Amino acid sequence: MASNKIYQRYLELREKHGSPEKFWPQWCASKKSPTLREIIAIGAILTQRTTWHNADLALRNLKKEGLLSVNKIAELSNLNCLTKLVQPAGFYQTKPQRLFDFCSFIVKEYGNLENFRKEDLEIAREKLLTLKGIGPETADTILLYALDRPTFVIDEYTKRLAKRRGLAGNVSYDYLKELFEKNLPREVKIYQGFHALIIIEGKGEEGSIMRKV
DNA sequence: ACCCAGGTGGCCC
DNA sequence: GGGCCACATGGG
Repeated sequence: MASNKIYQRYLELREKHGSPEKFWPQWCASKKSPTLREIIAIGAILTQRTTWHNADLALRNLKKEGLLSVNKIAELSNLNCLTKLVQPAGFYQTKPQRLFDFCSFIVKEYGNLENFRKEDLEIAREKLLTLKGIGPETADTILLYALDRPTFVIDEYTKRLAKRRGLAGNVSYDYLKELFEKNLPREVKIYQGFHALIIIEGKGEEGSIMRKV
């Protein structure tokens, strides 16, 4: 375990960049609402295929209307109001429905995120994947970052790292996820930190544009 | 004016 | 089970 390329890469990146902090936004997180879990879960959907900056504009719009809340979104009888709020994050015709589907799933099946967090990890992941608009990356992002569950997130940067290091070529999402998990200590903090470092490193490389948030 | 950003579902073969 | 494509915005 300690002498493998993946874990080694983690140690290298941590050496180079330090431990990443404030990877996710927490500008309005509170004990009650919105909780950090809510912000990250909702943010994970908003940030699909867009910059964090744009997702943040949408989060702020939701906050302003008191809709940065799993419960409040689940209660909506009409999603039109979400369209304008979500607009800066792009895909405003699909993201409101995705938010609603996710939020009503949580409320109906578990009541709240804290309860969902107690669900068996594999079952929780499978259930998230049945929702329209939540694919493997978003499901794992919600589980890892919003709910602090040990599941590794695979994104373009991670795939690139695997390819460049000759760890794996064109392999499936799940294969790569298991490869990383097999070669790392099963610790939430390490999964979170490593994935964050992979993105930080990836953004810094040539051909990539460094964006500040 | 073009290109990209912490994806996903639908379609095709 | 992969290979495309549409979806849409803000910023470089």
